[in-house]
Amino acid sequence: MQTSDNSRHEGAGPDPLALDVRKSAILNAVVTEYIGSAQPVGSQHVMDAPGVSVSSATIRADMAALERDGYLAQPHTSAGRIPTDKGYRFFVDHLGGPGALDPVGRQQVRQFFDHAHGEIEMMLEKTSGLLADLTDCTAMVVGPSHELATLRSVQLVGLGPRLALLVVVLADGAVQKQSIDLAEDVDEGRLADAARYLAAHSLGRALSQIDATLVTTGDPATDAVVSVGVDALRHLGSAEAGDQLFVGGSSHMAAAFDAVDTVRSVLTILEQQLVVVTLLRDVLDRGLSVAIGTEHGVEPLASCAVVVMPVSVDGVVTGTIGLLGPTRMNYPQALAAAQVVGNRLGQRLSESRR
Amino acid sequence: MQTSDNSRHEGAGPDPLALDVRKSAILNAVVTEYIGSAQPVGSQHVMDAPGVSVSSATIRADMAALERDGYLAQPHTSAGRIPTDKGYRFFVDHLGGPGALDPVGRQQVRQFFDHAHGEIEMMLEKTSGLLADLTDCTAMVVGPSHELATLRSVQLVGLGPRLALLVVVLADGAVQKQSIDLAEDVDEGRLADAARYLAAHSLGRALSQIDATLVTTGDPATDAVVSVGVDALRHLGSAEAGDQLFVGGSSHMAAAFDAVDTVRSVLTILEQQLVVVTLLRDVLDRGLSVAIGTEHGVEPLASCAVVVMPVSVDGVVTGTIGLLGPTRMNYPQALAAAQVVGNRLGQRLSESRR
DNA sequence: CGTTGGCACTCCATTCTACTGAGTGCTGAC
DNA sequence: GTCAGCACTCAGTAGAATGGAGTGCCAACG
Repeated sequence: MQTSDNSRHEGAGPDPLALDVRKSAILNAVVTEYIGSAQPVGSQHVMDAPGVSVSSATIRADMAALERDGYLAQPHTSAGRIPTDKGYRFFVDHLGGPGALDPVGRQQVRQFFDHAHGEIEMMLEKTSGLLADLTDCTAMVVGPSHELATLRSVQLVGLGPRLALLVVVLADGAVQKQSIDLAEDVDEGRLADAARYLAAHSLGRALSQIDATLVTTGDPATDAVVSVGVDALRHLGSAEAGDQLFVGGSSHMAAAFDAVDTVRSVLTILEQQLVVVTLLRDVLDRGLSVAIGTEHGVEPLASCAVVVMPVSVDGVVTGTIGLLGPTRMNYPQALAAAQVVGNRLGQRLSESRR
Repeated sequence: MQTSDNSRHEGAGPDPLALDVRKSAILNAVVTEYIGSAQPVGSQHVMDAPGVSVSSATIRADMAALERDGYLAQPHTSAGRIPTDKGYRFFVDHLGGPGALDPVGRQQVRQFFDHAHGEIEMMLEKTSGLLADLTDCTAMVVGPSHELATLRSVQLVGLGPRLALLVVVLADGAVQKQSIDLAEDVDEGRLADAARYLAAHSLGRALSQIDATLVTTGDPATDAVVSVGVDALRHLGSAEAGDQLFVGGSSHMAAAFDAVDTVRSVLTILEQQLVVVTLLRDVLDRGLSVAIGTEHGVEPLASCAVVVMPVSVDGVVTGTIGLLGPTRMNYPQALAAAQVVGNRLGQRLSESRR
């Protein structure tokens, strides 16, 4: 029954990277074809594929074997084959290769980064749009974390009688703010004093390194302001304030599925920033660059695949970009786009902090 | 043929706020029913509606008249009637009333604003989520413009040899930044000097009131920095930097339509911030609070309706909230929700600047 | 032994038909 | 002006027939 020579009987054995060269070619053909057409592909079509020069009967036998091993599935008897998640996985890992961006896309990327200007948030937002355009997927960009960036400026601005704003500038150009409720009226002079002490206490450090040590200025009223200031700084450094997410091209999800229910559930997920960020981080932490179907734990995205790519700023991974598409997305293209854009973005961010 | 006593013959005459009391009741019933069921409604169903106590035959005659006058339409012969845009318009203007939020929603709003905290952007973002939840529509929130807010702080922070960041704090708590490329290396002292002069030039004014008058400090190098600083300030005051848009609940659009194409085109529009902001502003400028179907000029949204509501901070209209749904959205509910949330949001924003 | 052409079989998709039933428009009577 | 009655229309559903793409199996071939 089993025709291949790398012996393994029926059932889905562990076969780590087995598969006959011809079976690989056939799987490759099926995946490629299906990505393009979204239609089950039959043995006839596979015959035309390069690297496969056997009759359709032989292909059928191999496809049956591939189905037994879990790489392919049949929507119903006497239909063509569709890749399973495992099939896509093999395709991504052993076939398909890295793929290259088409010249048009390459040009688009170049142009984008040549003309990219303005503040970081704007750029990340636009980057998500670019990625979405390039890949016909939904793009997710998680802004670089500011954990390691050191404080360049700390300022307290009075906004009302008992209200002030703590404004912090980090070395990477990020500006964060935190409103502060004061126990009693504080005049500008005292605010400025407090800000000076806060600065002395924190400048040059990262937000996460601010300790709660009290600074004594000699004046108890000022001390009180400094104290809430320190609290505010530590709050900014905590996880709550971090991780901006930019999602672009969510409309592509409506083009990817024809079941409107699927679209809705996917969009619902995309609206939950925390879920998305966690998902991307999880995948990355597991050392993957692609998560297919149920490989990530988010059930409503079972018919989706995620491509993730770290963004390194000055050699340190701080940001993430992700692509979300149907499991039958164009993996080589998505990987190539994510890689190129990720690199350029990292470069760009590194430059801008010199 | 025409049964009503307020004489007007066939054809879609101007009839500004005509319509027989019974015809109104029938139209009301059709719209209400259709909003709930999304199914064409027939004369039988209208019979059950309150305020209509005539036989189905009479209702049929009236519905035929309503169709002739353009308030109703038939998907095909011998189907029930569906409201046209004109029908919805009449419903919104003369029927349906303001509507009230259900107690659950009211509770939700109260709870939200009681617990709302954190920075303004976060709050606006969450407000869009709240509105979307309340109405099953997609919610759009345009942040209050900072045109009128006066400058409370101007600061220049050096980030690199020839790179600085202009950080501006406005009286309403908004923080804006703009990176500045310097022609030559500038040390911290000179930056501080320049910032001081900038502050003297601009503090207490609104961003839009910054004029290009050069400030002479006596030192040409400092003057150069001040000059780019002024440019940057004016840039921040220009339209480009304004109008943050927060969109929440776009997944509801996938539930509203069963044609996946419609969903895609609507989502595509929602991704274009400028289009959305312009749309909302347009509708508001025309003095409308509801724009139905083609009343706003955006063709891909022809099957959608928009509800807009201004947000007043200290009595001045500065922000906008909008709801986007299918033309058969629940107008009374949407209007009520928009009104309540708009008011509370305005109050909240007014408070926070005291 | 792997490969191949042939063949019977399966079953989705399409088409056609018939039928149902919700809904209409009309008409004549009250 | 309203209403009951009636003939008519037509989307939607269900069932039967058809076509065709695709499969699995097998016997034969090099």
